[in-house]
Amino acid sequence: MKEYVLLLSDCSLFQGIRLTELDSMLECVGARKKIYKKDTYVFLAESETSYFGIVLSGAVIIVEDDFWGNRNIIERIERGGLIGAAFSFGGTTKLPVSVIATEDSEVLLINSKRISLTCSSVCPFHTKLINNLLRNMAQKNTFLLRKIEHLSRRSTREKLLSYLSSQAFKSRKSEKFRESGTTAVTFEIPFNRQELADYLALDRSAMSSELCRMRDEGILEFKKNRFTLHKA
Amino acid sequence: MKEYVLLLSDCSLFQGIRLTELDSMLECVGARKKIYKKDTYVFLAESETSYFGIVLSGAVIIVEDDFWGNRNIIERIERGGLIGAAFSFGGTTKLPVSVIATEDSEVLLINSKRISLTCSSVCPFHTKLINNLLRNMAQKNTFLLRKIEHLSRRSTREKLLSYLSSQAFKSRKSEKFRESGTTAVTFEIPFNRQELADYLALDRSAMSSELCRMRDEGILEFKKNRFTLHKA
DNA sequence: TATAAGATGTTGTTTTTACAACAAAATAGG
DNA sequence: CCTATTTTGTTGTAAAAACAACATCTTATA
Repeated sequence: MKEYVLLLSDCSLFQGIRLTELDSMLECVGARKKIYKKDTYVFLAESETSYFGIVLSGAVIIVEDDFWGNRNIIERIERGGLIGAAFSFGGTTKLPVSVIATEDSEVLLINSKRISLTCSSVCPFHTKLINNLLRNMAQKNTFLLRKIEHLSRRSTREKLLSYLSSQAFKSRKSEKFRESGTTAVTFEIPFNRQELADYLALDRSAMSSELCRMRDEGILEFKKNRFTLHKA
Repeated sequence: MKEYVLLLSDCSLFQGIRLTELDSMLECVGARKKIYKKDTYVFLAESETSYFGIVLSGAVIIVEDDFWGNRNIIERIERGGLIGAAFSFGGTTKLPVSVIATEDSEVLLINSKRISLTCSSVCPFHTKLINNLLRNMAQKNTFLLRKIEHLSRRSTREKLLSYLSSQAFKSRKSEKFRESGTTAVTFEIPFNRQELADYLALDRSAMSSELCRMRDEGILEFKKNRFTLHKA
């Protein structure tokens, strides 16, 4: 158990919980490590499970098969990420997605019922854990909502500006810029062009053209993944 | 207060809490009912509030309006649903969305601070309530993820099929159809054409054309908001 | 039932985007 | 430093979507 306790202490799920407490907590909620070979299912769509997982090593993909049998890869989750939490705590009886290991992976499985059903007075960490989960879900909701905001814009330019301005705002906030006196904000994005296009559901070349057009119009500047947005 | 306690006992937020307990709990958290006429704002974007709401009757939509008048309908929430919970419990100061009543509606407003501060260990219903909240957040999470899936599709047709097939799945599930022998699924959607276009970030007329084209190709049938999807 | 208001369908035009193919620049590795 | 590889930018064309304007169908109600 000890081997991955350090990794877990970085997870938002266990924020505010001491390493020593964490170990006994894992014991308390009956966490167990399981190994998945490459290309095997961690969770199978339509199956029922009350477990959620934390990826300890390797990586998994979340996939969904639609009405006609087309497969859509929703998300890739790596070391430290939660899988299936929204479903297990959402009381979803049948999983709408499958989770597949894309390489040999280790997953820590936790029964969500052991967390939500156990009386908080028995284990003093349960309250903390559930509050962390609640905050985690709320933050993820806000994150997803922001992505929806970007995706809902009708044009390439609007999508880009929606995304970039939110990133600019985020960096301003973290760098504690003053409101007044800033006519431009510089920040870095975590995507290259193709990834950004995929994130915003755009064509890469069309997006690239639009970026250059906006640069020519003096709206922004960029070099690689470092952008500068101009206010005026 | 008593008048809508019965309604609330149906709400997911108060699931597992007795009627008698619920009444005193509502008193404790200072819940108050407010009536909203059709097309009026329940919450206005950019405003600050520590309240979240429970829809007692009618229905509301969560919207994001941009500068040019494009409206994105993020979600439609009906009787029993929570509004603004992700923000109030996630600690968001300014609302990034507006909430509008789509028909005459009653909303029970509750100050989230009264819940998160008052009942940390004193109130015996606290654990139940937090667990219910967690489940609600998780479900919303799943919902938003699905919407992102729809919006990420590149073409009008793909967006429509993504949305409609998910609705088809949902209805199949609730009607407990057998896997074999079903070549078509009929279901109703909670949107008219304009609302569906707003939901999928599409132009109404273009969407209408695409729907008719798909009907001509035998992919689906529809009349008003009742759709039939064909597998073959 | 007649009428008005709203919802949905249709069509032609303009604008935008996707796509493809390639050029240029940046990067990594020997 | 050179070469191979990846990333980013550019351009023309085909396809798709937005837009506008109007026709048709529904619904509510006076």
